[in-house]
Amino acid sequence: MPQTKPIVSIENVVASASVDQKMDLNEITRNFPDVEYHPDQFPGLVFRLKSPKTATLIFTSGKMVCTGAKSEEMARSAVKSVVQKLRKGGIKVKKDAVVDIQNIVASINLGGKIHLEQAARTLPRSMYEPEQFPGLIHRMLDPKTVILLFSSGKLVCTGAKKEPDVYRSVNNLHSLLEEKNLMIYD
Amino acid sequence: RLRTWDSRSQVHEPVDRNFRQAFSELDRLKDKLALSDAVIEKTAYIYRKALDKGLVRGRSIPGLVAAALYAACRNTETPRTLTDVANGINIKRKDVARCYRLLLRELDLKMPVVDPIKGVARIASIADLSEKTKRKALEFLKEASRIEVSAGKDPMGLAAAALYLACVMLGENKTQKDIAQAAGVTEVTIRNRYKGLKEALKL
DNA sequence: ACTTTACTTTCGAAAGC
DNA sequence: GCTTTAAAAAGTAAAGT
Repeated sequence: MPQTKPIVSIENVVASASVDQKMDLNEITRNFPDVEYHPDQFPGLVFRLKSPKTATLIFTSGKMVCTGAKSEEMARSAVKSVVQKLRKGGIKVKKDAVVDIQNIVASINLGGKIHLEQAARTLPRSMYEPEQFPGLIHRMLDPKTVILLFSSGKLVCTGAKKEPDVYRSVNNLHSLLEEKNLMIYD
Repeated sequence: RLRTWDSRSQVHEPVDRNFRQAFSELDRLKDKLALSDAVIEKTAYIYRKALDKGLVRGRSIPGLVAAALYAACRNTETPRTLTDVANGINIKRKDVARCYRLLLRELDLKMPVVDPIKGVARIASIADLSEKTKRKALEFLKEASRIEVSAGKDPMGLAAAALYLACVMLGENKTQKDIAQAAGVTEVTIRNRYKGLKEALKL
């Protein structure tokens, strides 16, 4: 059993969504002065919400990408909120959006320091290049996530599609680090 | 010499053309970066593996040659930075780094962790530092890695700071700027690492 | 020297070059 | 591969006071 309970904080959730109908991005731009739309630069229109603080990309296909939410639920409600605002702003949207969570990013504190160099030698599928980045990059197979490890004992987990996968990844790694005596607790 | 290359150099199939093209690039680098035959040999070996795995498709040959060369340097503990290699072939460091990561992932290469000690000699010779200072810096770095103050830090920044610390301790008059330039890091980095080393080594 | 801003790494989707 | 979005980790860098 791990000696400490990791503190996990979900920092960002990326969700894709679709209202299954063509959208007129120029019309949205006219009705919503705050949106950003530069088709030369990028095909998506940026629709920002103050709360939850998110940015939703809207494409002419009716597909969307919502980023910045702090939870799966928050991402779903952000998309609902965007569709609601579009309707209030005179944009016809027939169906409600179908939302899929695509990625969850979390920061973690294991509560003890990590022997980074030794971890680099013992963890499979890992890369440690301090000349390029201070963290050790580890690819976990199940759940399929990528975890960045820092000597401070803090981590970043990304690639998960479900919140439980974040916790499973962290617990798997935490156990592995303790098994191999790569943790330092004070 | 360069058997990997010579063994097929007579045959004119596309793969060998690619290989020949890639290595005309490498010949220029050998002198520019003062590389040993062993490193060139290893580069050829790694590049051949990448070629066999089809990693070269749609990617820039110079980028992969640079990445294979950097991998060979790392593998043989030859102290050359990513920046050295990138500047040598005149490609962006970021592109070489991306190709290098690709090689590590796809070829399952395991590299030794860079030891800051490997950078001391070069910085010392460019900055014209004494043998005594060099020895002292080596001591500092050994102790630093033992107590893990080096984790996550740029090896060149650590080596530069250790040399600067040794200069201060032994009274060799060298500015942070001199050493920073020789190491290819900023004075700010030397200052930060210097501070960290002094505290960690209780000096 | 100090602060602020910004860039490095990881991830995924979107449409199109 | 690139373009755009957001977010954390810790290190390095550059600019402004």
